[in-house]
Amino acid sequence: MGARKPNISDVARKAGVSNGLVSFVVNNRPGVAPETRQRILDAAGELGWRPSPSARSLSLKTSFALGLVIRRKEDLISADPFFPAFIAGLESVLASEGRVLVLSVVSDVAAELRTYRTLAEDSRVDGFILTDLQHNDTRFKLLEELGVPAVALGRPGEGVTVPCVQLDDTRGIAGVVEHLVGLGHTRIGHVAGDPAMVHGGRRRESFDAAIAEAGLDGTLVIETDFSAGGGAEATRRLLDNPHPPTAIVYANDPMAVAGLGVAQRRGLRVPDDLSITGFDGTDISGYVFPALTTVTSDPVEWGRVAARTLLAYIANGKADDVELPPAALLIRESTSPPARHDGAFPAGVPASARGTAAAHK
Amino acid sequence: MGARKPNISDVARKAGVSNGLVSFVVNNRPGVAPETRQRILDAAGELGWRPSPSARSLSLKTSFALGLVIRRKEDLISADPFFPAFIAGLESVLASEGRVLVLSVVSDVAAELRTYRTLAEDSRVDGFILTDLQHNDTRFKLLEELGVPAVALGRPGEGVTVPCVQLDDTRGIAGVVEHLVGLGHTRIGHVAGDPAMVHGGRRRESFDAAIAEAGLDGTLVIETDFSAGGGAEATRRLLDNPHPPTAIVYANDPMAVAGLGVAQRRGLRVPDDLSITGFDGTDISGYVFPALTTVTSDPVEWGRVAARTLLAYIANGKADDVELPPAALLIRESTSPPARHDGAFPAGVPASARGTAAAHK
DNA sequence: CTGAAAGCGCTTACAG
DNA sequence: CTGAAAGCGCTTACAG
Repeated sequence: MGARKPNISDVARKAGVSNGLVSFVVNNRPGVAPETRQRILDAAGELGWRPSPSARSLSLKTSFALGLVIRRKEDLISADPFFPAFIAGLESVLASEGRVLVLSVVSDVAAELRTYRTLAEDSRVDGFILTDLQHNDTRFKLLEELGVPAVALGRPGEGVTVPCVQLDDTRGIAGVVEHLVGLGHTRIGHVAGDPAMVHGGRRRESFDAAIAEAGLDGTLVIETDFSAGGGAEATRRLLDNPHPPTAIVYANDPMAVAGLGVAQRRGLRVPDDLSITGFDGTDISGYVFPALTTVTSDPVEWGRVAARTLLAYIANGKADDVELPPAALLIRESTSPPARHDGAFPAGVPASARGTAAAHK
Repeated sequence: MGARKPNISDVARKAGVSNGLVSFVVNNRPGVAPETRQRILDAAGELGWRPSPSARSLSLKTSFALGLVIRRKEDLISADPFFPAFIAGLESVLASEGRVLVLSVVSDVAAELRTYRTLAEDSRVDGFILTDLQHNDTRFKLLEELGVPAVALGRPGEGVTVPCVQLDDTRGIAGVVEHLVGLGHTRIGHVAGDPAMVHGGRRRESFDAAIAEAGLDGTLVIETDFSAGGGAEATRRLLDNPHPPTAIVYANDPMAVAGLGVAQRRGLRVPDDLSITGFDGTDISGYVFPALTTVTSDPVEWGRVAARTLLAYIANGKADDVELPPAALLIRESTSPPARHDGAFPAGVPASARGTAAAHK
């Protein structure tokens, strides 16, 4: 109980060597006789000694921590189911490396930049994982100035040198549009995310491209902030169009769920009167009725790869960009051929009378 | 650029004092002449010096970090919108205290306990915030053994001495039941959370008590793991009852949303054929159709108070328990008087024909 | 009120 | 292959 924690000197004494040698051994440096090495390891094991992170941090000017700072407007703060899974992925590699994750959640840009600066200047983290990339993201300049390594989720713009881990959601959006076109839709709307954000912009561009490819009207696009509320509002505007879409592609699942709510509120049958697709494959998207056709990615794997990439970058001063398997179309119940194309909707018919595909027990 | 970071000696030299004095000043210790004190502060300011956390950590055996470890089964990992807001609350007090949050997300109990132990033994955190309390929670014994402070969210069982910050959700559940009883419901079901968890158990007990109070049948209760999938399954079983409930009280919002999906899939009109209530007041619960009647709490405030309590506990060795304002009933669209009481449901009628209360633009 | 010095627990040239 | 010692940047008795 009261026994003080062993230190490196205790181990050295027990093994009959100097502190330096113990340090060499635990840091896997070459040039230690195998038997000496083993003796030291045994001593450490018996004493239950592990090098103190604080002491190592002071000597090495390294914190053995990685930083993640998330900026969310207050009301959006719980909107994104991406992070818990992503963080679980980060964690799975950090834990085995004896590293730790320092997480910060802030609500405005000023606090965000201040947080990066403080964490870096105080050497509380050895590097950052950058999510929610913006176009002309000010963080890159700051981090370069601070001289701290980072890895970006998604491809930042020109002139940015940090390694990036990206997942091609272009093909997911294209797949969704092809799916809808294949079903016979000719008026397809898009509730886009925040155009200031890289993934918001890219999904929208992918949509535009796929629609142009299909030779369809590409004007049914409304930009939002990625929030459920924004998705609901955009859906209303799209449906208020005198010649409304028969299908809407949403840039994320929460907006699609909210859009579904709006459609149902108006008495539209989904998918008969309006097909809806989400993006991300969040848990809940499979439990609303009808279950949402969506595009799935693997945030846990994304976290793992991001952590590994950042650690490699920190260790070697360089790391290759990584391209994850592209997001995949998951067809469920919320998409079907359009009931009609003239934009005038028939009165709703109860779900029970609809012969839905899903026969749940 | 290349200028090395200033240290305490630079400041001391500039102010013409010893390192010790500088330390006294930045730590607000008494016994330093006011003008000396000011001179030192000025020097530090001009040099842009802040004491190094690593160095302080080594001297003080303190990490200036708080730990939060979240255990979630892989498939539940994105289910809980509580954490981002809660963490934002923690952050708001940690930042101003120069503290940092170390977050760990693990998927099983073994990894969880290992994480607490490692974080504590390596002095990577000064204390923990304990969420998702279990009955007979093994963490308390471990943390006591490790000698590290903690604060619990919710009231742990007997014999546990850590301070706790709790929010009375009993009244929220009671309020929901009273609301439903007031509407004329006599068969009210409950999709409960995990009975092994304190808040799951307590919400269920609150439900039982409120039902008994109303003199109703209390057998329509099914326990789940708090997941959307669990909520869907429980809803099916409840509705399969030969004499099904006309209202279902869910222990959280994701389950309620999933339950809504199940009801709609069966052609039930919500709320006419089945009233539904959620719990937590998550963003999305307001955007499904019909918008869910739910019970709201304030996770951001919860985070703030938890952080303050833990810091006080660490600083003073003791801290008072805190009781937050109770969760409040938020009546929206998913509850109404029961259409009929015999358990035989009429065929669904489209939402558009229903004269819903909410006239969205 | 102030200074000199040891100590926190490591790591790492530098000698042997 | 191994040991002695300085250094990382603070804090804190202990003397004055």
